[in-house]
Amino acid sequence: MSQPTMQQVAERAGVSLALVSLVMRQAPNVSDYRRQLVLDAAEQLGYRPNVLARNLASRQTNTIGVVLNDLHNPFFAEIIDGIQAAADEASYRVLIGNGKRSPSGEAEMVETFLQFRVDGIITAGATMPISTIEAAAESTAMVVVGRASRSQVIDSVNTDDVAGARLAVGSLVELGHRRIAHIDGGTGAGAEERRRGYSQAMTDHGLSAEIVTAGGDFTESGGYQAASELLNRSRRATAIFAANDLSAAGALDRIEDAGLTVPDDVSIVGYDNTALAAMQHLSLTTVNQPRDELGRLAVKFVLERLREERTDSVHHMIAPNLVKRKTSSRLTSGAST
Amino acid sequence: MSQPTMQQVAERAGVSLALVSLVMRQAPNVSDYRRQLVLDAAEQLGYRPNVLARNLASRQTNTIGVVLNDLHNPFFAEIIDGIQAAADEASYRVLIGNGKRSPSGEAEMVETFLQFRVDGIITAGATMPISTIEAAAESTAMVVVGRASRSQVIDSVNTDDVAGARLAVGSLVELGHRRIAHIDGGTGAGAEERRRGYSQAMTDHGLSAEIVTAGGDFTESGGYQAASELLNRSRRATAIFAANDLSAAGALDRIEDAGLTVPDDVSIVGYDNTALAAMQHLSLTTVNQPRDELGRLAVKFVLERLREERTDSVHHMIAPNLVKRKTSSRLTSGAST
DNA sequence: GCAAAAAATTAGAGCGCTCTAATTCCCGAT
DNA sequence: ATCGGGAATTAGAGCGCTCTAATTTTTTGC
Repeated sequence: MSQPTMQQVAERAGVSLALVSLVMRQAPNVSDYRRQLVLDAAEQLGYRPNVLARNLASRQTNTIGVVLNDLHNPFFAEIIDGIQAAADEASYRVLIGNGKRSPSGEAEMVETFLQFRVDGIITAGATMPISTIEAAAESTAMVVVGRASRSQVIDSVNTDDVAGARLAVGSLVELGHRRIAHIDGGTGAGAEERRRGYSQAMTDHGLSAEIVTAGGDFTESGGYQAASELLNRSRRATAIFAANDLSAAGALDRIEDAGLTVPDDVSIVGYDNTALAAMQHLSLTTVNQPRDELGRLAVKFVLERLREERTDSVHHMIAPNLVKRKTSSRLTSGAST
Repeated sequence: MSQPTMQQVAERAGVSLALVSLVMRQAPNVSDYRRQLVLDAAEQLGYRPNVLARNLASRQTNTIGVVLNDLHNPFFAEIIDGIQAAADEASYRVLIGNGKRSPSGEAEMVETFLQFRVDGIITAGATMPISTIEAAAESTAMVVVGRASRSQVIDSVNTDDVAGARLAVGSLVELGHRRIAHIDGGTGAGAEERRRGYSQAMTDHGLSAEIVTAGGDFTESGGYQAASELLNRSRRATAIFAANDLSAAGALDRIEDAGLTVPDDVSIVGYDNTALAAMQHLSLTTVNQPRDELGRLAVKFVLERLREERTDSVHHMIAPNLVKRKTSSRLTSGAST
């Protein structure tokens, strides 16, 4: 399985090793004649550059590593799309590492990428300690997506979850709802901001007396349970804002199990606009995070660091938007208990 | 951002470069005294091995590259779990590349991995030409998951989709159904096998006269449309076997839109056992592919090649199993038209 | 106490490439 | 013809590591 080397290409083309290197790097100042000679020889030999050697010598890999907290979460997959698109444009390659949903898994992947000497690392939804990330930032450009940070050495890109939550609550208020409950996301990423946005929005609309929160954990069953809790209250909520789509789906199940109808009896708004929410079967009204942009910005920040256009850290917030579907509707008189 | 090298560690520890190398590779025959000296020096310097240099010298990367056809497909994410578990056991690292759902995207990722000189490549759900894969197999161990192949140079791991389809149909027959229609997956991966399995099973049960197929394309909307077609027939099917979960969900929507009930009026069985199917809201009866095993086997085959325990190719089929949930039930007398 | 065997350590030659500096080539200007 | 200067090409020194072979140190047997 040994591969042809530049040396062999050079010999076959009858030129120097250095010239082959120049051709491979698309350098200018190579005569068309020689260039063709080299290209032909490489073609015949089936030559393929050895990135390891190239990078060892040039001290850069032209690669960005992306550490995903959880490969299963479609949310991250869509961030990758943006990352990949932006990286392609800058002709950087993207390698993905799976954090296996654990801080140590993430840290291992960061270490692997560091050992591979990637030019930059983007972590999405990282749960590892911020100190681990900062330590890594000493050797490479680091950008964190989907996690609030004030660090001086790493950049971050986030959705403004407080604004997103306000958007959700606002839309329900506009539909006439007043008893709007919240199923929160516990300690999950962004859960706290969404909770805060909910409270703020309720207060702003003069509904602070109606604030009701049930504990969820970003899972379907968590949403189901939280909805149970909510339904058992004497003054039943007419609308529920869930911290993510999955728990919204769980809540919806629970409500229908109780013989109530969505959205006629209870309106539901989720968060994330996952593929799940878009399914006709659910058709969930939800808050959309511009994932593509999230990814693109992350790459932009990495490149800025690499090109040394900037040395101080940047923390960017993107505004989310609401996607109205079928689980939210105007409050009907019959909906209140 | 320049990192400490082995040379620096050696100087600080007061030993030779070679000794540091031995310690880093956990080689035996190093005295505890020196080993500690080296370890301490490395620790103090924050030394991190340079994988590029190491691999250049040792001609191996201890890395397996996984090319995913589509990062968004949760099916692939679960195969990765198996791959990663098996790779961890063998202390190989796993790097993931996204094929962006296109043959050229896949081919590019294969090329990238080849340039990184990974020890082996696993492609999941590849749509690129088999010739591309075979060409890559000349320089590294290649295993294909989720795609039938008879190649002499690459290994493959697959679910027996014919058997899976038979399982689905068989379960419906057992529930008393006779008019069982199929929503197929067009030209998608495994679609043909599932179609064949459906036909075979129907024939085996003496139901060849009841064979009805509607064209789908593995999407929700495709399933919706196909179900429309099926509902318009004079003799309505009492059960539908869809080629994947997504199209099963679409069919379910269409059936409910028509005022019919699942499973009372029509039973539905999907394929893949995705997270979607497991959701309470859908609770889809479906055919499960043992993804974890698929991934583990793929790694096993790569390792066998690397260890040169085997030179001829292997094509492995795994038996799927049926997961009964709420969308399939015994045929009731009222269900037939 | 000494030679031989075993264990520990090291020198040094690569691995396949990039990159700087030096060299050669070629063309127009003198 | 001759020279200057820019373009094209090349030599050669690394990049940070591994690995074989050689050397040095320690242990063992008698």
